[in-house]
Amino acid sequence: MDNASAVSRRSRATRQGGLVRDALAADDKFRSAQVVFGQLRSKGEAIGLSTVYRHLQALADSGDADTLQNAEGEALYRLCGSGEHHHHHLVCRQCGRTQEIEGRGVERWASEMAEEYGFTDVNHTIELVGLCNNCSG
Amino acid sequence: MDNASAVSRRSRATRQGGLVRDALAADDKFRSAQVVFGQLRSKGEAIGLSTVYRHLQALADSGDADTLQNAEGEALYRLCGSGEHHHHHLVCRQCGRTQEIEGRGVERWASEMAEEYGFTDVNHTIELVGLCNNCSG
DNA sequence: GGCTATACTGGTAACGATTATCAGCAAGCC
DNA sequence: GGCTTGCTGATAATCGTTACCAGTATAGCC
Repeated sequence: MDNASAVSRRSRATRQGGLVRDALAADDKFRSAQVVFGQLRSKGEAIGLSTVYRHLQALADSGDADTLQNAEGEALYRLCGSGEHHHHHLVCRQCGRTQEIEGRGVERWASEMAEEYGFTDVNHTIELVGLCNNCSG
Repeated sequence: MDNASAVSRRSRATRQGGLVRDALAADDKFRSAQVVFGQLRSKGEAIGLSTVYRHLQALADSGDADTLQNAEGEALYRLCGSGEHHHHHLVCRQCGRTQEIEGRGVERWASEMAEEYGFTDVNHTIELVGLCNNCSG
C-alpha cells in the first residue's frame, strides 16, 4: 500500500524505484536482476534494465536487500527485514524459498580460525543450499 | 620432475595439460583462469585460453583442484592435496595465501540447520577472506 | 620407425551478466 | 509555471567464460 514509506531523504522517489522494491517484496525468494526485469516487463511495466540493476544495487548497498551469488556467479537479491543484523541463508535450490538462519557458533568458529592462523579483518560468506521439505518429495 | 605421475588412463597426456597443472603447482594460491593463461603466455609458453579453461575445469571435476569464486564472480583454482577430503579455506584478500581449514563444528551446524528447517541434500559454501599476518601490517 | 584413429588444441565467434554512456525526462522546489 | 538536477533507459562496451571446428599431436599398432 505504501511503498512510499521510506521516501527520499537524499534521493528522489521514482516510479521505477517503487516497482523494483515491490517486485522483491512480492515474496521472500532470491531473484536475479534479469528475472526482476523480466517480471516487470511481462507485467507491462515500462522500465529499463539499467534501472533495475541500479535500484537492486542501491537496495543492497543500503542494507535493505540481501545478496548472494548462485553457482553461475549471477547476483541474487531479496528484501531483508532484519536490517543491519548479520545472518545467513538456507536456500532451496528448486523453488528458491529462503530461510534466514543465525549462526552464533559459526561466527565464533570463523573468529577462532582467523585468530589461529593470524588472519585479521576476516569476512565470511556462508550459504547453505538444499531442498526444502516441499521440494524434496 | 614428473608431472607425468598421474598419466592417462582415459585421456591423453599433453604438454598443455602439464603446463596448467605446473602453473597451479607453483604455489598454494588461488588464481583465475585468466591469470594462469597470462602467466604461461608471459613465460613464452604456447597455449590457448580455451585449453587453460578446459584443463582447470578438468582438474576441478576430478577433485585435483579446489575452486572458489571471488567477489567479482570470477572462478579461482588451486591444486588440492587432500583429495576428496572436505574442507574450507581461509584466503588472504591481498596476497592470495591460502590456509586449508577444517570445520567439524561447521559441518555439524549446517546439518543441524538443515534438519531444523526440513531441508535435505544441503550443500554449503563457506569461505573466509581476510588479511594474513604478512599483509595486515 | 612409420601409420592411423581420434582426442586435444586454440583462434575466433558467440554468450550472458553487468556496467558505462549520455541525451532526454521528470521530481522536487521556487 | 519554470528551473535545476537527479533519474531513466536504449545502446554500446566489458569481461569472464563457453562453443565451434578445422588443424595437430598423441597413443597404440604394424
